[in-house]
Amino acid sequence: MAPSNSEIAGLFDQLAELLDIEGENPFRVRAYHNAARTIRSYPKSLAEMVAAGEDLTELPGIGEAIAKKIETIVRTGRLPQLEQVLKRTPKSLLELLRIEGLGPKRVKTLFYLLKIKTLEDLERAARSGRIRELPGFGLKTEELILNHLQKHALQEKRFLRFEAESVAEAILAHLKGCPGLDRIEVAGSFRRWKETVGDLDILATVRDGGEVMARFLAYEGVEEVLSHGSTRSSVRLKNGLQVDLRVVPTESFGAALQYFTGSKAHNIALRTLAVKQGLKINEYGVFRAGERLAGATEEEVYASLGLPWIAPELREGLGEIEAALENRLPKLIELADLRGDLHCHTDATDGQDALEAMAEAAKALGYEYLAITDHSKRLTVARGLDEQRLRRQMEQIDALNEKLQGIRLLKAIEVDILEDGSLDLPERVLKDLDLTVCSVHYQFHLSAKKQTERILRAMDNPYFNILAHPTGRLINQRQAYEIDLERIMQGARERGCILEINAQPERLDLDGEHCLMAREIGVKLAISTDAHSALGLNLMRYGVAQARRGWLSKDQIVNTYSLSKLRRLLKRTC
DNA sequence: GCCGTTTTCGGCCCGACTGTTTTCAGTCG
Ligand SMILES: Nc1nc2c(ncn2[C@H]2C[C@H](O)[C@@H](COP(=O)(O)OP(=O)(O)OP(=O)(O)O)O2)c(=O)[nH]1
Ligand SMILES: [Mg+2]
Ligand SMILES: [Mg+2]
Ligand SMILES: [Zn+2]
Repeated sequence: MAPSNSEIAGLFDQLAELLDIEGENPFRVRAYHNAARTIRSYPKSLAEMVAAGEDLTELPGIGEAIAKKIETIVRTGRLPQLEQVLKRTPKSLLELLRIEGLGPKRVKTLFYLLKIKTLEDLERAARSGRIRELPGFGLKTEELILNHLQKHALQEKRFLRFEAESVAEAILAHLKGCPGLDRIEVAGSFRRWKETVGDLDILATVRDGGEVMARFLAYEGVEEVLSHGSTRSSVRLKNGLQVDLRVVPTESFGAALQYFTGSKAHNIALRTLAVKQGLKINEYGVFRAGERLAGATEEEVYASLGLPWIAPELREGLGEIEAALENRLPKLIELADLRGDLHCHTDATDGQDALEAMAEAAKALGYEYLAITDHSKRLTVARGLDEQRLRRQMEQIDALNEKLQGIRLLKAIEVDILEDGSLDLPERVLKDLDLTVCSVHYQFHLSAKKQTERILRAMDNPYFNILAHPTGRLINQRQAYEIDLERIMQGARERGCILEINAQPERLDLDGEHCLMAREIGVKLAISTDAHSALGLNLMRYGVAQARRGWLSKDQIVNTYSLSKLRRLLKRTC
């Protein structure tokens, strides 16, 4: 089985971290990390590119040496350089790196001077007081390590952005109205709309001193203060989430927001460009020979480098700065571009609200249309619809459409894809619908080849329109099933089928990286909430964000189309 | 290890906080 891009990337990240511990040139270490990032998000399979004899040094951050290593990985499944390093430096040291306060230098010291390889070794050494004796360590560090080992398991996981959102709102509410406070924004991965966040990064600006920092530390949700200074503090909340607050003067708002939004790779790329232009960027502004040129707004910061403002969702260090320089940033899709939602449930199956309530909610959102897609009969736990019940719902929708003003309900179904690739309802009823959303809801453990063929076979059905949550993953809960997404996307494009960006915060399926692939292939997508209540229709912004992270414009998203244009697209048969 | 209309060699982002240090290294953002 050919290695996936993310597996290849994982090998380079591992190599980088181990070399870092060994004290290798940090720029070489960074080069491996950079390559890993490029590889992980690259929209085409590197294994296939190698097989086709393509030149990998075309990719940013990949030169002769790394290209050769990738070829070796693809051909043999192994990276000999990594195996060499592992003979000297055990893999278990990477667990030690995860402990806060332990970086490559200290892990190296622990390993070389005390032969500490594992978390257990570390705990023993700390308990017997041997850590504090080491050069560069002390009593405080030893205590920090012991303290951390006790709760290590607890704080590994990243929070869903959606979960972090309400936490952020509470903290902002706590800080607002504080004397001296001017502006306050959530930055970091939260602002870039990553699906999960490692922490919350909050930026505040103050006019003169003020009490913002003290007020932050006094927040009732704070479990532990990890560090505090006059411009930056970090805390851990009772729920386990870390929060960083950065405070700068108001005239630095733009520069600080740019800095704190990141990503780290984007910042480094931007600052490197500045250096080339004889400028310096930090969180206080843009400077030429000590003179401050910009910093009040983000636009100003980017403009001082000759760049247009770059949307936070694009700031992942994946070529956005080069694109900005050449004026080929995409015009990203926006929430306001959407004219309807093509996947939702009612109380006929596992939804909470009735048809009419769903219609009213969609209308309130300014939509032109809403597709009603209850489950099909195989999904018995959701009381899925059989042909008869579906026909009855279709009649209800017809009647309701007579009555409704300003919103059109579409007759549809979320129909199960059966194991043999057939659909769970007969064509004689599917043909009378406006559209179908088709889903894999069982038999997740097929081989990639079988799962892919199952779905492609389903797409051969002329009434197949949209493939719902194409990978089936649930963030922090369930892996994606094995599938060849590139083939699925190509197959969908050829057949005139559509893939879904499911906006449920724990799904986000397709995700931003998949969207990059969809952009490359040119397959059409639908952004859908899969709402199980009227309120659930509001989560569209999560799906839009993934599309934006995938550099997508509205022309590739079918639910930005007018109803008549959409209908033409959905009609695969003449 | 990568990269280049300034360079094919010699650079590679920049600053805050902590603890251990006796002037700054390490880690983190
Ligand atoms: N210039 C610069 N900025 C950095 C560096 N590390 C972090 N930052 C900035 C950019 C990050 O987005 C921001 C917040 O740092 P975090 O560690 O919280 O990262 P981020 O929020 O991007 O991801 P996360 O989901 O928290 O893991 O700080 C760095 O090494 N250099
Ligand atoms: Mg963060
Ligand atoms: Mg942070
Ligand atoms: Zn659904």
